[in-house]
Amino acid sequence: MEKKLSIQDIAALTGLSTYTLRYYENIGLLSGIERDAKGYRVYSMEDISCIEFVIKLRDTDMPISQIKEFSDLRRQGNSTVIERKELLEVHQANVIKQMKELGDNLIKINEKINHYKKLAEQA
Amino acid sequence: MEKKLSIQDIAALTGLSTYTLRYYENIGLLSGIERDAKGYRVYSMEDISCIEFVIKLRDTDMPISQIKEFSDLRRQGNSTVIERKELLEVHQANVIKQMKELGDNLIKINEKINHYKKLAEQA
DNA sequence: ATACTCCTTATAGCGCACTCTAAAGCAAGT
DNA sequence: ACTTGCTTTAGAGTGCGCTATAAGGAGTAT
Repeated sequence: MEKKLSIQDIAALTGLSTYTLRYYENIGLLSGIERDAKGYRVYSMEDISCIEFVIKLRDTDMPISQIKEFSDLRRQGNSTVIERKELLEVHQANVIKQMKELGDNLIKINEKINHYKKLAEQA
Repeated sequence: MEKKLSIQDIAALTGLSTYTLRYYENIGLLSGIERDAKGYRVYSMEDISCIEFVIKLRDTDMPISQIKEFSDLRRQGNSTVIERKELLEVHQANVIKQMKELGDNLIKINEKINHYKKLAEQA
């Protein structure tokens, strides 16, 4: 008794537009999505978690080309688990670096705000 | 005895290309940059700190349109200090939010890595 | 039958932030 | 005098990640 979800449903659930959902499928970020008798896309629960993970990769600034690599590995099955792990570990390091750099820049922005506060007090 | 720096020097110092330096000036992110007798750009130390702060804003994903707003305020002088402070405070909140979201996504990526590690061990 | 609504595909267009090219000027070196 | 090497400008082109359009098909409502 699996729920069958339309592209509209998925758009509402994931926050991606229907355009983007088709685009992601076309370029190979998503695959194995069923079609009904009319040729309409039908999404499973597993598809949703797949999409949500793609969104997490994207939101941590993984380029689409690399998300595609990851998706291609997944499509190839269990033999690629180690490769997928390694790909994610590289990305993990990038995200940590990104956060550190954001933190450093945030400090500088804070300093500038404090500088302006002092200037404003003097006036 | 101020050092006078060429666009090449600034490119080397800031990591921006000479293209980007001219582009930033054209669109109003940078202003008040001197010219020598030949019409060549000559950068001051203050220009450098200005450029470096622009880079920090850019690297924290402030859109160029907003960096321009900030630069325009600066050009208007001391009367805009409070406005500049407020603009940066809004951005500060965005950066904090960004870091939080990165952290949340990082946790999910870590979970996936651990999942793959377990799968790999079983095999 | 006709209109409406949802979907499909292929392909074109957009916004952002650069990045490069073309044409020209000036100064030093050979 | 001429080449090299730096600069200038205006404007064209690039890459990414969507976003929109056009043309058409199937199912439901009137």
